[in-house]
Amino acid sequence: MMREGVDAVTMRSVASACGVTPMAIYSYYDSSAEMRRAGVDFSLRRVRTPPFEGSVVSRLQHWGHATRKVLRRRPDLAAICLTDWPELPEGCRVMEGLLVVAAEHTAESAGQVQIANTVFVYVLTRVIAERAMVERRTRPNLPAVAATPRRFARLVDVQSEFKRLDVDRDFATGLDALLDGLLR
Amino acid sequence: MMREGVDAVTMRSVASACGVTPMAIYSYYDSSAEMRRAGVDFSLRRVRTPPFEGSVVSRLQHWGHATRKVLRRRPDLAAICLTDWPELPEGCRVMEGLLVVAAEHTAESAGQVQIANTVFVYVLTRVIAERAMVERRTRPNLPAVAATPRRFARLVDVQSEFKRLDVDRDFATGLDALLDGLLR
DNA sequence: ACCTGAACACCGTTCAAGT
DNA sequence: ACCTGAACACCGTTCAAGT
Repeated sequence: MMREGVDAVTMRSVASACGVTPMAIYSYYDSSAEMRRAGVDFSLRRVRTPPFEGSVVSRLQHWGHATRKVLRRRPDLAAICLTDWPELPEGCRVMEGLLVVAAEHTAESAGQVQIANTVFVYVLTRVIAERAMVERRTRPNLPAVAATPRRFARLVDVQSEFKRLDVDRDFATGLDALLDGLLR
Repeated sequence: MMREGVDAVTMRSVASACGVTPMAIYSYYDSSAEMRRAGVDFSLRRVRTPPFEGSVVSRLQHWGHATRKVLRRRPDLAAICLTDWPELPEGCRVMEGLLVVAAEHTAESAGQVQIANTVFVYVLTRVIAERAMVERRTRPNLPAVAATPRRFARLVDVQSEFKRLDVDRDFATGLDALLDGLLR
């Protein structure tokens, strides 16, 4: 079975790593979920706030690319971030940074939240989706299509294209289009 | 702890529901992951293929809204779909449907894949992200901000706006912008 | 082919007890 | 406040055995 990523940090695994009994951890965290969150929060320190110079668009662009780079190798982190950032001090720090930039584009708080949140969610969900695409590449593929190719005419034709998807370019163009629409 | 959604369908839980020993299930599935996938595949039958009438844009739009409606209440399903659709017969069926529509826009298979995949991924990731936002609404919020409000000036200002995010409108405008950029 | 039963190596968490 | 130890209710999976 072999757990990986944050799934590998369990009460029992960190307890034994610390040379301590699992129950000792309850003195510091109320539950395994809270302990895991603390670990994610720590890792999130590698995510920087947007740069201070440049236009709003370019600052958000740079932040997006830089953040993607950091989270790419830990997509499980991105998933937890998506749901739990308000619980995480570092998550709030990142969101604060995005809001500061957004505030330069509009004075309305609703607009600021829409900009900051959309950009944050875009980067996080792209990282999650890209992970899925990359894993798809390395797997033997489409057993259902192999079994009954008649039902999947188009899929048979384009099957190999899925392995060639350019995630870097798609991320960039998607982000550009998003910022364009958001800050029109 | 209380598992929910697909996490609740475990070897042992379905075994006892079937009045059978956990080991009996290994006669049908090689692992718990495969059994879970079969369950997800079954649920996916509620996702329809795009309609046959209308422009390419409107057909993809309709599909997006309809699919979101189905998956909204089962976001855990969306997450598995994102990574495992090629393994799922029903996942392939849905992708085939999208490719058929995309083929009417361009003859190049690379372009077809980009359109079908982007739309599919958009809907799935939005469903996942929306779940996170909705859960955020019901939770007591931002403990880090409450502890040191000085560090989060903008977040303090706009905090309540996060609970007012209009996920329906954001989904629609995001999809429109995406299709616009994709099929320009 | 399909199923059982006992076992192993894991989880999180509670409870009572120690310092 | 911090930690232990035993216990409980879960997981998935292996192995040997039965029909």
